[in-house]
This record gives sequence, structure tokens and C-alpha cells, in this order.
Amino acid sequence: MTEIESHQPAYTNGNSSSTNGDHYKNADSGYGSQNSLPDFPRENDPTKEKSSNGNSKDAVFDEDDDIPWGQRVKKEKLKEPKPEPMDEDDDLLLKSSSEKKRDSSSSKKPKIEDDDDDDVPFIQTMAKDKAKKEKEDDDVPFVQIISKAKKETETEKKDKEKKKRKREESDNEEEYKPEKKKDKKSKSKGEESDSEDKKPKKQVKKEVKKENTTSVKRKKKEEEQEEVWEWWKDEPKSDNTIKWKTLQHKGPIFAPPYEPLPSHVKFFYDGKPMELTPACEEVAGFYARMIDHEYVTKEAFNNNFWRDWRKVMSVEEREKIIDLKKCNFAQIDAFYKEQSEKRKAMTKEEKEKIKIEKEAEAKLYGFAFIDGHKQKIGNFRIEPPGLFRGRGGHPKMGNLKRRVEPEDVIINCSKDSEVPEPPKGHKWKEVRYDNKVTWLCSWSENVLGLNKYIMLNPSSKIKGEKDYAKFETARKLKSRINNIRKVYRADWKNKEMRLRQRAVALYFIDKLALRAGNEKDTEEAADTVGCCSLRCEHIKLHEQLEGKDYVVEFDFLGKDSIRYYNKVPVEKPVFKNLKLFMENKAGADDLFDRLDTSTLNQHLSSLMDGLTVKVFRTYNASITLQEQLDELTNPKENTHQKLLSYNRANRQVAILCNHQRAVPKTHEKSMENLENKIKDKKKELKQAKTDLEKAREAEKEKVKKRVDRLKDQYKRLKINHTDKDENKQIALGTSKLNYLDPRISVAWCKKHEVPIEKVFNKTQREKFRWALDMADEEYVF
DNA sequence: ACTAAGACTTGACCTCAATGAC
DNA sequence: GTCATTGAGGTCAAGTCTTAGT
Repeated sequence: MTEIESHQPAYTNGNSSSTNGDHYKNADSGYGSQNSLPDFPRENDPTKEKSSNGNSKDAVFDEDDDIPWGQRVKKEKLKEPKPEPMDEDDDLLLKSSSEKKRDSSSSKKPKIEDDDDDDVPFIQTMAKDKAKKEKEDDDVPFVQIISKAKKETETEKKDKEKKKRKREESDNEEEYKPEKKKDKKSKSKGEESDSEDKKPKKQVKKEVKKENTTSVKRKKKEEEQEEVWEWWKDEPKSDNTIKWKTLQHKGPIFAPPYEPLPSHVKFFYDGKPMELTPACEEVAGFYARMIDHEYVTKEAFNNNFWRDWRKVMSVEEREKIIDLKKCNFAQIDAFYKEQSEKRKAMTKEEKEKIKIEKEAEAKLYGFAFIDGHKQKIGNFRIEPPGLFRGRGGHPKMGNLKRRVEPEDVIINCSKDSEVPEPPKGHKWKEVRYDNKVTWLCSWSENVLGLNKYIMLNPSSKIKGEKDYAKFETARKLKSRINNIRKVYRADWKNKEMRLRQRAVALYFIDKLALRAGNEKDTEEAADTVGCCSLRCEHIKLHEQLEGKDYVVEFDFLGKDSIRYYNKVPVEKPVFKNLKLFMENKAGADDLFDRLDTSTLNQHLSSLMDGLTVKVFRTYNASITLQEQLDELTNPKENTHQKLLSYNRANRQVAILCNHQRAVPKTHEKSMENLENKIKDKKKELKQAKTDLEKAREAEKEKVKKRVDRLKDQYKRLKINHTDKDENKQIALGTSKLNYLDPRISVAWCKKHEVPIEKVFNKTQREKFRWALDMADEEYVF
């Protein structure tokens, strides 16, 4: 019999379902982040000892540090709430003033060098003690930093040289120009409008200009290779339903065919080896490869797998294999593990060979030509078959995701382009010429029946333009937000329930950056919610909690079944309305029963062109970054310290958006290691200081340098430690990539003379090329 | 008006290679 | 050299929002 062991999951968050109470366990292991806009003092995470002693706002509770949050609440004296009719105007006036507070409170935020921890966001307080010690050694010379910077630029140089060599090698093979010519040819055929012609002309002009300069050759080569389409310098186009004029590409790369297992690798049924047909064996292999994963401990996963596996079995197999528990996949599992070990152990040459092959493939299939411009494709490989890995309590987890054949694939390209060839002996499902969409290929996935697409990379014009537009909409919201807030505040006392619900929901969306919360099919997806789909069971109302009035306690599973847990003081009319909405309802009833996302979005678009729920998330994320950067950055500090501030600002956004990440198992150990290093460094530094005192005059200078160097190293370690610790369960990447107007970061870098590479990696720089080019240090979101 | 499908963005997870520590 | 750690990049699921269909 196979061991279907109950392995410890590698990651612990996200997989709890709301029905079994698992997520409360998760909460105790540190997942409740307290998030709201920064103007709300962030409460300490009850689950972390470290965090509970830093924030003086919560000083009342210091004595209770070890008491679970829930119990603290009981300890609190419950003041009798004054039942006031919510419709009264003075009631609302009261809120307006607190709203004002919200707008100005941000200026109260402390600088990080400030010793006073009042108001420090909870995560920052975690490293408070250490940060304080750090302050002793405030004046550290720049020597080390400079030398490190040098090192980095040197490696970067090397890197560039390597790349250049590569480029030069490949330069002869493929030229971009012919494609351009082709494009022009097709244009001269008369299909294209002349307005479209403007863009390529501009580009050409630029190239010609360069040719007249001295170092023509190299520059030209580089330019051609990288081909930056500076679309943001072009006139904005009038019709954005047309996504392209010409589109040409090579189609997708399919998953390699299944390679049957070598004969010595056996599947065992009921203790006896059993030969499987290739189709059956392949699916068995999918399962075998997941044997270590938490998935195989889940009933739904096993059931779904079992059902689908049986479908691909031959009649004989189906007759014989009747119990999953009697299946032993151990040898198959071992075989695939061995394979991956082998891959790791390959020589440099072998690895290099594979790399080159992949690059060649990417060169051919990884680019499309849009309106004559070469553009990177995002995902040119079709998803391989496997078992569906739905997250949270997804009802379809473990279902077989079948292999996609060319016969499933629709190709989209322009009529006059070379239509990609299907693999030999195959046909495309369809070739269409739809320039109202941006995808190059599509197919329908069998588990949920949804369409999948091959689309362009974020660095492409098509994606970039949209991204740019997104941030422009968010900026427009900035100029309208006061008015919009006024509108929804007024609606809190609207006669119509539906409008009141809308107004309260909008308040949450604005204040907490919640997602919209579309309705979901419970048969097809995990039970997760957003704002509009919140149910009564997801919030608790506290007239008083932790010294604050009218606190709403949120606890629900959001996107990807990530838990959202937050206690938020709200304004009184909101609180009263919530009470009203929940009257005579059961836990599973919708909180906003008269509201859905389309109604809400319709309303929003009537308030401002292009406004949807999502825009609030973008707006709040970006404005938070900007405010936090202004507050946290100290121009006197060195680059490292500034970067810590940047990360902290970024982190505030990630907290707001509830972007969590699983804490790696190795985290504690890794922190311990760092702490040891810090201790060692401190000793070393102490020694050096003593040496300095004893040193003779001639040697003083030398020893002084050593002390300085050590000081710097010590400090850097500390910063590293702080940053890491604060970051342990917060993921910064998502917000950086999707919510933060990149121009804010670019401007900050310019203003504070921080190299942009420290903030955006290569991919991010490519995606945000438009922002790098556009923003100066004056840029204001 | 309502639902379903389609298109596109957002998001966590995962792999792998580079790097650093020893 | 080995091993652990990190970060980039890739993967693909899960959202949002729009559009099409009835």
C-alpha cells in the first residue's frame, strides 16, 4: 500500500476553509495583519510577542501582552454606547471632523530615526529594541558603501559585456529591420491608415539621427536589438477598441509529449507490480509528483483525482485498480525526484547547452510583431497537463487538466501576416483576425471551462499603455476623492436601504482598499469573498474595543483564500448602518443584500469616468506610498537607510492591500544566524575600539579606519535584520508590480539620489520603462 | 434586467540559478 | 568544494470588469 502520508505543508497560510475553523488556528500562528490606511494607528499583531511592546497607543494593554486578543477584549470595560439616531445631522458632523483627522493624521508619522515609537506602524515596532540600539552608532562613514557600489557597478559592467557579446553573436542571425520593411510593405498595400504610419516613422527618424553620430555601429546594434518602442511619446490614439493594426507571431510552444517511465520503475497495486498504459501511467505520474504536497491529504483532491484517473484507465486497469489506498506510487515518485537531482547535478556545459536551446526557442516563439514593432510575449508556452491546483478549499482540486492539442488552439493574427504553422500533422482549431483583442492564442481549459490566453509581456506597448492609463485614472480619482467621499457620506442616511448599503460598502472600499467581491459559483470555486459579497458572519461589531469606539472586526477569506483580519474603528453612522443591515439575518446571509458589484461600479462610473472599485485600491496604494515616502525618508541618511525607509513605505502598502506571504520554515533559523553575526560583529567592533584607544599615534589612523568599517558593517547587518524581520510575512512584490504608480518611485530615487536599480529589478524596469522616462523628481502622484 | 462568457489584471506559489557563507 | 539563502522569473489560479446573448 502506498503511504499517503499526512505531510506537513510547506506553507501554512491560505489553505484553511472558512467552514472548518482552521483559519482561526492560522490566526494564532501569526496571520492576522492589522491593515487599514496608514492614518489608522496600526494595532499590534496579537500573535507576535515582539510587536506588542512598542506602540505606546496600546500601552494600556502592555500588562496583557501574553493574553490572547479575544480575552483582552473581555477585560476591557464596556462603556454604555449612547444610542443616537443615526439620521441626526450632528451625528454626521461628528464624523466629518474625524474624517478631517484622517486627512491630516499622516503628518504625525514619525521618521524612522525618531526614538519615540508613538504611532509607529505595528510592523515597525517589531524591531524596536534593536533599532534603538542601532542609534548609538549613527554616524557611519560612507567608505564601505562607496566601495560596495563600486563592486556592484563592476559586476554590472561584466554583465553588460557578457550580454553585449551575446548580442553581437546573435546579431547576424536575426534582424529586426526586415520585419519592419515587411510591415511597411503591407502598409503600402493600402490597408493601413496614414495616422498609424506616424509611429514607425518617428522611430526611423531617431535611428537615422543616431547614424550620424560617431559611435554609430555599436549604438545602432544595441538599439536594434533592444528596440524600445517609446509609445508614450506618441499621440494618444483616439480609438482604443482597436488594439493593433498588424499582428504576427509564431504561435505557442506545446508541452513536450509524455515520455513513458523506464521499465524498472514500477507502479504497485495491492503490493504487486503492475504495468500501466501510457495514458494511465502519465496521470499516475502527476499524482506521484505531488505525494509530498499537502494536497494529497485533502479528500476533495483525492476524490477528484481518482475520478479523473479512472477515466483515462483502460478497461482492464479500471477493473483492477479499484482503491486509491492500494496504489503505491513510491517508485514513480522516487524516479522523478531522481530526475530532478540529475538535472541539478549536470555539468556546466550541459546546463549551458540547455540554456542556449531554450533561448533559441524563446527567440523564435517569444516575440510578436505588433504594428511593425517587436514585442516580448508573456507566456508563449501552453500549460502542460497536470492536476488542477485550486487554492483554498477549491472543489475541483485534483481534477485532471488535460493536454492541450493544436486542435484546441485558436490563433489570432492579422490577415496579411504569416499565419503560424501548426505542428506537423495537426491543425489549429481556428485562425481568426480579431484586432479588438490583444491575445495571440487562446484555448479552453477543461477543469473550469475557462479561456486561457497567450498575451504580451508587461513591457509591451499594449500592456504598458493600459498600465499607464490605470495610474492616470487613479490620479484623477485623487482630485475627485473629496467630492466622492462627500457623496457616500451623505448616502449613509439615505432613505433607500440599497443606497445606504452602497455607501457603506464604498466606505470600506475606500478606507480599507477591499476588493469588489463578485459573486462566485460555489460549485466551481473556493468560498472567498470581497466587499460586496461579505456575509454577516464575516464581521463583528464592537461598540467599544481596546479603547476605541465603534470597532468593526473583519475576518474573512479573500482572494486566494488569504485571510483578511482587521479591527477597524469606523464612524458612528457606518456602525449604526451595519447594525441595521444585520438585523434579522443569519451569519450566512449577505451583509449587503441589496448590492452587487455591477450596481456599485455603475454608480462609480457615474461619479467619474473610468472609476471602478479597483481604482480605489490603486489610488490608495499609490497615495500611501507617496505619503509614507515623504514622511519616512530622511535626506541626511545614507542609501541603505533610505532604502529601508522605502521598503517600509512599500510595506505599509502591502499591509493595506493584505499582501501576505507564507513564512518560510527556515525563517527563524535564518534570523538566528543573522543575530549571531550581529553579535560577533559587535564584539569585533568593541575590540577595535579598544585597540584604537591603545594604538600609537602612527597607527591611529589605520585603526580608526577599521573601527569605521566595522561600524558600518555592523549597522548594515542591523538594517538587514530589521528589514527581514519586518518583511517576514508581507510580500512587497505584488503591490510594487500592480498598485504603485512607478513614477512615485522614480521620482523618489531621483530626488534622493538612489539608483533606480535598488528599487526596481530588471523586469520591473522593463515594465516601467515609460515611467523611468517620464518622471522627474518633481513628480507628484 | 439578468446571466454567462470573454478578456484582461492581480496574486501567491514554485523553481532554479546566482550568490554568499563556511 | 558544499550547503543554505535569496531573488528573479515563470506559472497559472483567481480575481475584476466588460460585453454578448437572451
